Amino acid sequence: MADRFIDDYLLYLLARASDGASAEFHSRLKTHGLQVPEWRVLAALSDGDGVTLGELAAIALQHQPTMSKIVGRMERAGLVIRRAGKRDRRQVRVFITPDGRRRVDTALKDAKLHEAEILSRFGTEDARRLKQLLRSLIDEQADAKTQFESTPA
Amino acid sequence: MADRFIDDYLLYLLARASDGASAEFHSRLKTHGLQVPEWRVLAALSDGDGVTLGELAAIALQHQPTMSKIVGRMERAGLVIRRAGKRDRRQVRVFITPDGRRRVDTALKDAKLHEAEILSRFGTEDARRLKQLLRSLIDEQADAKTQFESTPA
DNA sequence: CTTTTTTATATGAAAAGGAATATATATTCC
DNA sequence: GGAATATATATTCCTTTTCATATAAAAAAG
Repeated sequence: MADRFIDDYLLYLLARASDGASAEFHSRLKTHGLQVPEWRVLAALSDGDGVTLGELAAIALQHQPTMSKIVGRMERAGLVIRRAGKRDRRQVRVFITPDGRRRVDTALKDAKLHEAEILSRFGTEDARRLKQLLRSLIDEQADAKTQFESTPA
Repeated sequence: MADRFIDDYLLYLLARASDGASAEFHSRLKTHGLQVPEWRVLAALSDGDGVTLGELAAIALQHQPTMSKIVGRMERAGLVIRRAGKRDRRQVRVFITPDGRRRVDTALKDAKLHEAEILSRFGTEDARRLKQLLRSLIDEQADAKTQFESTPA
């Protein structure tokens, strides 16, 4: 665990931190009867209802065809519904159902609790700085992307 | 894009930053004829040869059965070889082949180049702080994990 | 030393994901 | 307005992952 390349490689540190933090929370998700992609979609819809499928894919860091399938499963499970866009009828807007809302609400509380746990054991000030740095890294990525016109996530 | 829950949620910021940074590099990997899991395994082996399959899974943030299959494919592709552990014959140690070494070397150069690009446009000082914070977040995760004896990635 | 339990890896069936493409609607250009 | 082009979502086919469990070796218990 000493001087391996990966231990100072930014992409690996990011992946490891993200993976570790998520794994902690994902085990709790089962308690709420939610799978990981379901959680991500519902969390996105929890404060932006009626989002198009494409936007949803971008928010949840998924490819569009994958999101099509996830939403299909969730619709069958009664967590969301699809409605054709009004102005643009190619679009599909995704809405959370009352049942979906109930389930995500308890999960959201748990997410906030879990985040507070991390922040407290990590240190509130460091956490604030970490979030700030992550946000600016994300912004830089967005800039670089529009400059070179590359592909979405 | 204003005051959504997820935009201040640590786990989402981590996932987004990691996903964005990786996506940038993964498009380059194709140039080297490597798939993402192959790259991760070879990068891990590049400075720690003869690693057991279980260790490899942990390093590459994959489940053990997944790593079994990845290594199987890579062995068929001639990038690595498996050898039974000497002391403990349940273990399988994975070694990189000369061909694997050649391929990962060019990819490694590119990874370092790409990281330098990110760091330069992000700011070297901020990058140093970001890495430091990520490392301590990872360490905290490890501590929390051993305390509660939860499951691996 | 034998039995029981634990640990490391592999495998099989089912589910999920990815790449390419189809379909339907919108937009643009003439 | 009509043809050509662009965009949003769905689907198909194929690969990969996941979950549960099998197998084999080591360690522990007796």
